[in-house]
Amino acid sequence: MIERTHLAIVQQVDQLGTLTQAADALFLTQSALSHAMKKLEAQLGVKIWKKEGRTLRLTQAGQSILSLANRVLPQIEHTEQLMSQFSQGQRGTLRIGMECHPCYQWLLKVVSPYLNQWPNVDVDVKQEFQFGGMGALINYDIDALVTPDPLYKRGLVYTPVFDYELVLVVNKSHALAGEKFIKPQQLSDEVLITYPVEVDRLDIFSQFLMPAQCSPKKHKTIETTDIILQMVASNRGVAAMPRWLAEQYENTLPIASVKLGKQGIDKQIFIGIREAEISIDYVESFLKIAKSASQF
Amino acid sequence: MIERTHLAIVQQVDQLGTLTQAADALFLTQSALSHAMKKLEAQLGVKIWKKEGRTLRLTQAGQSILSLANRVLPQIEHTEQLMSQFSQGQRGTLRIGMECHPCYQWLLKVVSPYLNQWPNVDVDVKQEFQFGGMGALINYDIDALVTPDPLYKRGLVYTPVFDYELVLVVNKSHALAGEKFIKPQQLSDEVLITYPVEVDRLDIFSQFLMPAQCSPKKHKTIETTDIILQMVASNRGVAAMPRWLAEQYENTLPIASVKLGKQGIDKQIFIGIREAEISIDYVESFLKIAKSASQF
DNA sequence: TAAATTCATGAATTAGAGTCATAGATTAGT
DNA sequence: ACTAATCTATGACTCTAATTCATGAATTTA
Repeated sequence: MIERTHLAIVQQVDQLGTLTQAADALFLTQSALSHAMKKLEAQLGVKIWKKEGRTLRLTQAGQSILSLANRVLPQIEHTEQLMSQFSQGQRGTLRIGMECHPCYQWLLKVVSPYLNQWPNVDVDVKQEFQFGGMGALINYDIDALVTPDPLYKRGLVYTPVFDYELVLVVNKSHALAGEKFIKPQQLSDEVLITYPVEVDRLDIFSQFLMPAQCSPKKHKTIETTDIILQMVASNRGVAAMPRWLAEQYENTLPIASVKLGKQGIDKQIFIGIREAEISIDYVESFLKIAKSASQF
Repeated sequence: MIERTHLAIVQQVDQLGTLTQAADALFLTQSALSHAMKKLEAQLGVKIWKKEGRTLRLTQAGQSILSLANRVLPQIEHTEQLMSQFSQGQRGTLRIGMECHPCYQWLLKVVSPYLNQWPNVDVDVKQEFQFGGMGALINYDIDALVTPDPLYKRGLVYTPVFDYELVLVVNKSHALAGEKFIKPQQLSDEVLITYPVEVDRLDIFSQFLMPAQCSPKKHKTIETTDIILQMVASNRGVAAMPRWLAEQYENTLPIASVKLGKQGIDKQIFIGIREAEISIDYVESFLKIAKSASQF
């Protein structure tokens, strides 16, 4: 009854606004869509749109179908891509999800030997997820998830791939630059720069500031690591980064790293995959390379 | 390219074994399926089955399509059901997932007033999930999840609905029956009866025995609450239950409840739903009724 | 070795998806 | 206020492509 075309039509109408435009996008006539949907409505016994003026507004039933379309169509399309890759001798695409901004630099170091070893496997990296990275994994939107907090769920397996220490990066001439370690209170007069994600996903808050009920003087967010460190280098604030990442920049920028708290904050990064796919050779190999590439 | 029929064919062939049987199940001829799949194979440039003797075995490409089919077809079918309900004046079906065995009794008390208040909403209860209850929620396999551990994910919202104390249920004449509370060590000589789920999902283990590195003399599993309590009543073992549940049976069975540890074990039950659906009237109402029905 | 069952395939059939042409309704332009 | 432009809806026609029919080739069972 509900066919792929119906889903495509509902989706396109939602995105483009009118039947006519949707028809163009689908390389069909407006009449074709009208007929198709009318027939579907008759079969289901349900109206999908109600006409408001000369535009269409989804009914509740229609919304269910749109929701279905948005969930299902991408999956079908992805499988089709996969088929096209198979047909060209490609093995497939490994879709990697990142839930850990600074890990991006690390991932680059993993991906390049991986691509060499698997010339017929493609790699794609995604960073935005409707239900969080783990939801994306369950939903088959991605095939592997790089994350610092491995939320356990049946059907998923996490492998730890590397450990690092989270440190505070400050300007070389900054008052804190010489300290052995700093206390949460010492950030009260600082501008803290972070990636633009929810506060409770930032370790500097959840593991350092919030337990001590402190907060920085100001909290700014910036998308990219490079710019964040540029800001630190020009004394516009401080930031929390993996130590190994900060050290890479210490040669070129006037920055220094300081331990967070007496103990320091130690983090571990995991890769999560679907259990059923752990034995696929090119997936298994990714884990292996990820682990071995993490010796620095 | 990949149409619903193709998915249905692959799925049926996988379930029934042969093209011929699949054809019967789909009310088509074997020839039709053969032609259809041949055409698809040509379009995708990929073989879906390889012939072994006179049976078909899925290729790797075919397995991807099967996986797609198993993910996508149930969703389409569910939406169709929903449409059929809409067309009959029904509002929809609330599919409730349960990740908390003893809560079943509680749920019954919620569902019955709910069904009265919403005569045109159906309720369905599911208990088995491929990726855990939360995965089912994300995957649109269920619409609400009753669970003791609200794993937070973006796009999901949890509402606490009731608190209860987990207690040990023993036979009235049992040595422990008179105790004010018991220590983990005191279970070392007991037969412990639980529901058949992984040990780390059982609070009596994860919150009581394991922290003290204790274990019971023997661990038996039984599916249903009634039978578990019958076993306790005939002195065949002890079990952990919500206090309110145990109390319901204390009139009819010779059993008694004992506090677990000096503090007792307090639990909280949540209902999780997809954020986007929180404002649907009959979903919202379910939360409301669930909360109010929990005063006892 | 014959009978039964499997999938594959070419030719014929036919359902139904799509187009065309047009009407009716609403919005925008001047 | 009236015309032009832009929607969607619909009946009739076209023609693609899904399905059947009939049959063959291959494999398994009796």
